Amino acid sequence: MSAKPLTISHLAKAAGIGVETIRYYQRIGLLDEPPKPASGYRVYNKSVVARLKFIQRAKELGFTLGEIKELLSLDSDACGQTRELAQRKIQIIQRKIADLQAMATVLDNLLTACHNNPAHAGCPIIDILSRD
Amino acid sequence: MSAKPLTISHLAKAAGIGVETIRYYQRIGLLDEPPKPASGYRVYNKSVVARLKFIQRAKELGFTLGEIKELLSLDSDACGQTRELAQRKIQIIQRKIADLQAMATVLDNLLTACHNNPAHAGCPIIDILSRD
DNA sequence: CTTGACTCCGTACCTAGGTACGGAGTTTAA
DNA sequence: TTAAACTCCGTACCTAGGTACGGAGTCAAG
Repeated sequence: MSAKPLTISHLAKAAGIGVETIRYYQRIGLLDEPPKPASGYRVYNKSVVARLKFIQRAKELGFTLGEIKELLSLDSDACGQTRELAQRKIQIIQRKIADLQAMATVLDNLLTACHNNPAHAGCPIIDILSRD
Repeated sequence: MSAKPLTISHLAKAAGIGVETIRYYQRIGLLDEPPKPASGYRVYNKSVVARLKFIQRAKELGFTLGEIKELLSLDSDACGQTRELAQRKIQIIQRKIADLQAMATVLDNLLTACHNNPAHAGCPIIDILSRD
């Protein structure tokens, strides 16, 4: 059944991104380049698909590629050195969750209010995220 | 006590952003320009401070300026037209919350594992956000 | 053993989201 | 009443994060 090798375009398709994006991530050090097999095409490990999907999701959550690199470094490093970083990341994440939760609540209230009173004027979604 | 007028630089300072950024938001229609008072400086309403803080926070949560404009349009529009939009936004937000919660859990586990076993190799943070 | 699809690598180009600059007018505090 | 500080507006420039292009090499199906 000789599974076909995971070349860059298959990797890109599997991860749902472009080939050029993968190369870009390699250039900025977010992704390792597999060794080039003496006159041939590079072959990727299946685990890279998950790494790329993680990167896409983390981007949607407002993390920069630099921050994502840090998050990924937490995944497999010796822990002693990264305890502090992990703790800081957790705090940032908790705040993001609280903000999103507040936004969802306001939107939910908005829907309820509309349902009860179609002439209702709107809810102060701004107030939630403008606190310091 | 003639409170000093909220000119653009005071607004910027109050919101913690730059004057040029405010002008940029006006250019792209994210923020209204107050009327220019016949040969003088524009004066802003205090409520604009909250709007600007909202924008900053929403950016950190991974929303683009275009999406933020939509979110803000939900705040004061007649509700009938925006019900569907609000529902879509809530779904997006709930997914972001779930993703962040999963990340926080993994980082927490990482800290616990480190505490119990300093030689531990790491946790699969990637797995959480690489699901489809 | 060739032809079409793919890869490699370097470089150029693009959009979003600002940031800086400069000249002309305005305001305000000494 | 003038000098410093601010505003206005237009235009130019910048970074992050890609996206496109082109030439030369490689692989694989017919």
